[in-house]
Amino acid sequence: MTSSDSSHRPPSGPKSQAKRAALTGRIADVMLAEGLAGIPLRDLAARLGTSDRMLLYYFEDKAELVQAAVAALAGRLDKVLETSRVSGRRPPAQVMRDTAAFLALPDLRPFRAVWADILARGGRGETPFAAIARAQIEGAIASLEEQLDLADAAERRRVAAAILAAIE
Amino acid sequence: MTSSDSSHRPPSGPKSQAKRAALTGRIADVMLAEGLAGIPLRDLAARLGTSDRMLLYYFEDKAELVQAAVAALAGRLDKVLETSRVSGRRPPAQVMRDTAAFLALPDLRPFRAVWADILARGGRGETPFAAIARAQIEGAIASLEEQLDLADAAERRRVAAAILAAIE
DNA sequence: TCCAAAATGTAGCATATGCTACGTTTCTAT
DNA sequence: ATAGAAACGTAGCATATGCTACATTTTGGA
Repeated sequence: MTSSDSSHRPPSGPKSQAKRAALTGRIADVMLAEGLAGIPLRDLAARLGTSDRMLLYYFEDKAELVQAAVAALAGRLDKVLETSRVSGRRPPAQVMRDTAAFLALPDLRPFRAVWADILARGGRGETPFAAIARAQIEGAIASLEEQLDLADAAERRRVAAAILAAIE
Repeated sequence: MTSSDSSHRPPSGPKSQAKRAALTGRIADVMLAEGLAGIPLRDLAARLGTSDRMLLYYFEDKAELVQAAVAALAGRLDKVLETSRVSGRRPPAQVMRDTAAFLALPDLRPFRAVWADILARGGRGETPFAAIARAQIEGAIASLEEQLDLADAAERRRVAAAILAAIE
């Protein structure tokens, strides 16, 4: 009795991990549907049929929750990317066209909204979005680098960053 | 003494109107620079070297303040549009290309950010952004309608809305 | 000069929100 | 069956934020 929960560190058992993962997915769903990252924990919990108390039971704090949800979204995006990926290294202009075309897909509309929201908040220094934005940008650049047929690594990185900036 | 301000209706004198307009412009500047519409009144006031008390002295409430600032931004955009406007009515595809090219101008980047923010918040039902978003969309459609060389008015409106949706 | 209106400061209220303390119930392993 | 862990509820705190009440200072016209 009185396990003194204290609501600190989230549970670490495998069962809990699974529930946490399921929750993360549903949170990601809400983010895609409602396009918001600044939603109050109480509202978010209500949509999920639970309580803010439970969200903070499975996640350390709101920042970690958002990070997990965004990571889940990034994972989904990667999966779509896998299937529609043009394989092999190509010249910069080609990579840029392909990427722009991919991001223009109607299915990705909600992703774009969330991505834009994160970048906006991150650019404004809001925690935890600054860190998330950096990570997302880093990942995007890495993905672009892999597709470029440039010999010099530094050059690859420069061009990848340029492509990303142009597309944004 | 004790003018019983009560902080309700903003002042209506011509001097006050001028000061209010100047304030509105500076608020619009902050929005362009920081790209935010959800900034707390205290923070916004601090950036302007005044107090939240003063903002609510010149504006009825935060909603009106935001509306005024967005209106100011829309006015600036219109001015840019005037100078770079392609005159006369053109076929839909042409209008769409022109509009897309115009919106892609690098100078308009901050405007796009604010516009996107407003649409996102409006789509989510947040006040006062829902109303502002509707007004902005209405204005954009009207502007597009004027440039279309279609005879039927209903058809013009339909096509204008379609162009806007495609560009968004 | 004098006074009313405009402008501004200070303090605080009501609500929202992230988070915590503390309790009870439910499950699970022995 | 029972003890301990896990899961969950309830209440509340601390802070942030929009906004108001009240007081004071500043200003412009008579």
